[in-house]
Amino acid sequence: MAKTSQAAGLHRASLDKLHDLDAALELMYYGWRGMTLEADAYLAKQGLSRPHHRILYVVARRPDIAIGALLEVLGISKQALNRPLNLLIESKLVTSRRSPEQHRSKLLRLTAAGQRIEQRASDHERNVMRQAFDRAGSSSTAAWIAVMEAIADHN
Amino acid sequence: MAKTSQAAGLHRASLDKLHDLDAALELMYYGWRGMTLEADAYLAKQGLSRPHHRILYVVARRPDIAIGALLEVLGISKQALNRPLNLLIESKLVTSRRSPEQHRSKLLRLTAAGQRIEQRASDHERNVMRQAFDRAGSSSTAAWIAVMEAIADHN
DNA sequence: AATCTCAAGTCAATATAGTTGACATGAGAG
DNA sequence: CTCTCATGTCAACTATATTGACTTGAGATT
Repeated sequence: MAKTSQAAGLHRASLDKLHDLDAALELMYYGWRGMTLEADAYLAKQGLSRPHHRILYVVARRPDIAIGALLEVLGISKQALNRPLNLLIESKLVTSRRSPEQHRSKLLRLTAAGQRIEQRASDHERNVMRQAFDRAGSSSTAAWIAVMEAIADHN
Repeated sequence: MAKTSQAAGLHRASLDKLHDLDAALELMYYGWRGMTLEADAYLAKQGLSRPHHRILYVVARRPDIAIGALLEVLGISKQALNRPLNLLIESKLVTSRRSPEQHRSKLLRLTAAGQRIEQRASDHERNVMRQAFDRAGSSSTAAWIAVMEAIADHN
């Protein structure tokens, strides 16, 4: 459960660029790190980590999602989901109840405490993004979105 | 050593947005995935994975880097470096020799085979980026860089 | 020469994050 | 009464990382 994430030698290393786009590769790497660093530190203080956050994030945006649907969204196996989800349920951050009509599936929801933690963790990430967008200006924001969509939807 | 990375339920899940910037968080996530997906598949075919690529990438850009310096750049412990680096040396993708004047340190270099694999893996990533930049246009590229630098250098 | 320091290597234990395979349970549906 | 389906669970395995303790080999210091 990763403790307070120690040194985190986070200074973007200055490497020689062999290709034109090397800087872009490194920006993706350090960008991801920059966005998640504070959120991960916050989560670690709560005894949680990135997979727990992913679960909380999805359940917050799909209340009453069933286990199977959650597995699909997360793209992991049910065995991999098992531990982190059970921890969240035991810590009363997530509730699980059977569907009234479809008794086969379980419906997941965040408790108030779960919502609070999800919101705070995601806030750390959103704050990083907001500050970056503010600094770069609103037209840059639209351009950033266009580029990221092209990357995300590549093939 | 992650085999051929199976289904990869990679369709950007459509989640309700609770906040303005949720889309940006998801774009970072799927952007990282989009950039690394093909490179990871290529690396897996070579029996390698992301940590090996990181080592190859850094050594390619800092020939004759010492182990200690490499550890600093990568931000991991020497025990964590040990396995992947030894695999690369055993597979003759990386050479390690003692420094002529400073016999204490070892200097790392890529072999021709190591350079080839590093280049091909990184090419997969650069291709994704190049296509995205081409689609979005050159002014968008500059804006993307500005935003990513702000994110990476946050605090 | 004897010792101190420093880079690197190694051994062990642990945590986390994921996999596949096999099997159990409980509820609807036929 | 059985079949299917969603869920749950047990086991074994892989990979990536951690910390702590210790060794080795070479240079530098006293």
